[in-house]
Amino acid sequence: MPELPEVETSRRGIDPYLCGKTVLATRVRQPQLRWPVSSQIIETLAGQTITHTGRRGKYLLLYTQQGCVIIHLGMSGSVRIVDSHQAAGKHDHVDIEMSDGVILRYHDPRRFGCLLWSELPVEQHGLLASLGPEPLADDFTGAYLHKRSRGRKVPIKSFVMDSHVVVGVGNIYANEALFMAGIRPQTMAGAVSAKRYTRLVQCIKQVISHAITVGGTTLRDFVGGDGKPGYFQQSLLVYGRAGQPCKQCGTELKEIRQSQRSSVFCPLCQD
DNA sequence: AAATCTCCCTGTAGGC
DNA sequence: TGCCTACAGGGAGATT
Repeated sequence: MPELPEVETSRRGIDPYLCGKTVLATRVRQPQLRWPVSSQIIETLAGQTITHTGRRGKYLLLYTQQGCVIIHLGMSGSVRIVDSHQAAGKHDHVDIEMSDGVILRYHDPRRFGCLLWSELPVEQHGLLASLGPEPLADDFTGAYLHKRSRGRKVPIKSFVMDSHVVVGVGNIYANEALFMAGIRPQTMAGAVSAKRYTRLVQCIKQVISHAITVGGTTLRDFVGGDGKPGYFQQSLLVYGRAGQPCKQCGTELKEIRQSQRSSVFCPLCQD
């Protein structure tokens, strides 16, 4: 499941192959993604030059002079750089081919992702306009979370996973960060102190920046290959470890369901 | 406004 | 071995 670190790693991987290149053709084999890929994007993109790439939360952005391609990888999506000799596989839904033959290939078995065209400024696009701060940015602080959470009865885990509060904290990192901060996922967001939010923000920044570092070394196969990410093999403290002993105290980790998502926590280390 | 529920999709894991 | 079902999850949009 691509979380923010994987999207950022993907962006860095494809960036040098796309910047300054002109789009020759776009091929859409399967338009039925999270939202249908507009057939209009094919003619819109043709002849346009990619000026730079960007990212907002888990949205990957390809800028041109006229607009921006917004790509979301959903939970099974990936992008990689191939050439025209590599046959498209079953779930290779979109190719964006540059005039030098380099192809950006969008792959997404479960089709939870999307690929959209937006006018500039893309920040005003409906999907991006009301997003919260970037987790690694300076404006994401304990004080900010504390202020935003006052009066909120939602569990803290749902709160930090809300992209209107902060972007890019998916289920895995929410579980990990709450463990690191010693906070139970079911704690009401409005009942958590400023001090504990400061700790939680430190943990979120730490786990995400570490994952970007690890992703940079393991998710490197952007040219050719199968583009499969590998960094989920990194040692996780709680996610996916229900029933196993806590790495900190040995207590059996518990699992609960919150908003149709699994939460794993240590009953001793988190309160 | 805030909280909760539903839905999109298919690969994988578990049961028999 | 193979078939069947349950489950996983990001997040927008609908519903309560």
